[in-house]
Amino acid sequence: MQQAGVEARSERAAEASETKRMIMTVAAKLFAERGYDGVGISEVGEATGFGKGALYYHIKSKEDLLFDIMTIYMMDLIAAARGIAESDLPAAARLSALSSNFMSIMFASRAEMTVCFREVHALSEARQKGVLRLHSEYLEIWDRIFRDGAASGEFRPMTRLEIKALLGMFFYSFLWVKTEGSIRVEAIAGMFADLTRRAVRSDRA
Amino acid sequence: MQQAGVEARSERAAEASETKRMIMTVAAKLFAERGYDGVGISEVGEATGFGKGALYYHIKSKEDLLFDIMTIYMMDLIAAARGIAESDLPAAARLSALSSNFMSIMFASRAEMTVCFREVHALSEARQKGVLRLHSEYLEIWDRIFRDGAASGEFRPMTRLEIKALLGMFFYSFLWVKTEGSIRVEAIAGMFADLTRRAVRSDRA
DNA sequence: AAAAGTACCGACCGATCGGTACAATGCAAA
DNA sequence: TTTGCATTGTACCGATCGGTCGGTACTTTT
Repeated sequence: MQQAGVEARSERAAEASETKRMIMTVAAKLFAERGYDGVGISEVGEATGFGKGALYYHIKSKEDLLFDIMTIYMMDLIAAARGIAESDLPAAARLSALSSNFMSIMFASRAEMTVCFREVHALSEARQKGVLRLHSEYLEIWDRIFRDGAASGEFRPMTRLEIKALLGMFFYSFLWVKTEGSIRVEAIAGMFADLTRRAVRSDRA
Repeated sequence: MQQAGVEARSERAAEASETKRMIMTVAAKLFAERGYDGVGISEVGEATGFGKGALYYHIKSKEDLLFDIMTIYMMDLIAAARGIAESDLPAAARLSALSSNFMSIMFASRAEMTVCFREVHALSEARQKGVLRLHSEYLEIWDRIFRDGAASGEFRPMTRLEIKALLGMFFYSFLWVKTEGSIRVEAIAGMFADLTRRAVRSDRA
């Protein structure tokens, strides 16, 4: 159980009380396992130890809960990526850093990320747009690095479609990637970055 | 829970009545739009023009309907890919052909493919395994081509993880790829194949 | 003509869905 | 001690869920 009496202070819209964070984490895990529509609210209640009444004291609706999970974790991802993209390292180094960052967040918040990319259809149309905009904000960050790389001659010029395709390789990864035994997160991130670098490096021999 | 063996009664999947084919097509579209658990059986009835009684005359259960959609289209994909993989073209040419084949099937049966890869979690555990086995059968076909390419020196040696990553690029594509105006299917297939070829080509200058 | 088979309908089943109403609890300020 | 608010459990709502049922109309077989 949770004695969250300390949380009385009013939070900024984007922030969430500790109790709500806990609910989001538990719900994300459930949603990732059996799908948003496959998990009932009372099940979320059981898993969090709350009755429905208490649950609805913390969340506005089931859909809001999903939406909040998606936006918060996408915003985390975007914020971290922006920091990397704005550094003045060479494009290839920033690409590696982006890959590492993606993979470490992915492993740390796998359920949330899965939900983020797999359950968009469960949202109302307006909210779908909101989440999709976050996705393309993230794409924009990668795009910028590829453009910088092309400008400096490190990379060949890439079309938008090519960048989307490559990013898809990352986005699909949380459906299957495991840290199997000795394979560490950094090794996987390195592999993805290497694959990407090979696909985009300039042709000049 | 699920007493019948997984294989036991999906065997005849290939021979489905025309009515059932129609139901599967309509249902796949619905499932792709709003998710398997987000679509009710009576809704499938409305969309097909059948009452629930008639619907259940043709399908065994809602889950069977989903499972049949997944297996039939995965088997189509696998069968076509096997034909390509067994040809005696160079590995790079077979890679291109595989990409074309994937994209044309993807565009022709987009809803079915989406469901195939996104709704696995909605299945019982036993059936999940069945579908996942089909996925890895498909992976096996690609894997063989990469191994052939490595043997002939066309490609560098690739790990299993790298191949999975690259295939993920394809699998994620139906979530965003569009044949926008003038961009034809073949052009997109070419782009994916090119990206892949660059990522895997051997390093010897 | 009788019987069997195919294709369909819509009412109905118990269970569960997301969500609400409200009383009870605990705790801090007064 | 009393007041007041944050927090919670329980009982409950109408709607919908997947699925079954008895029955109907039409065709094919015998």
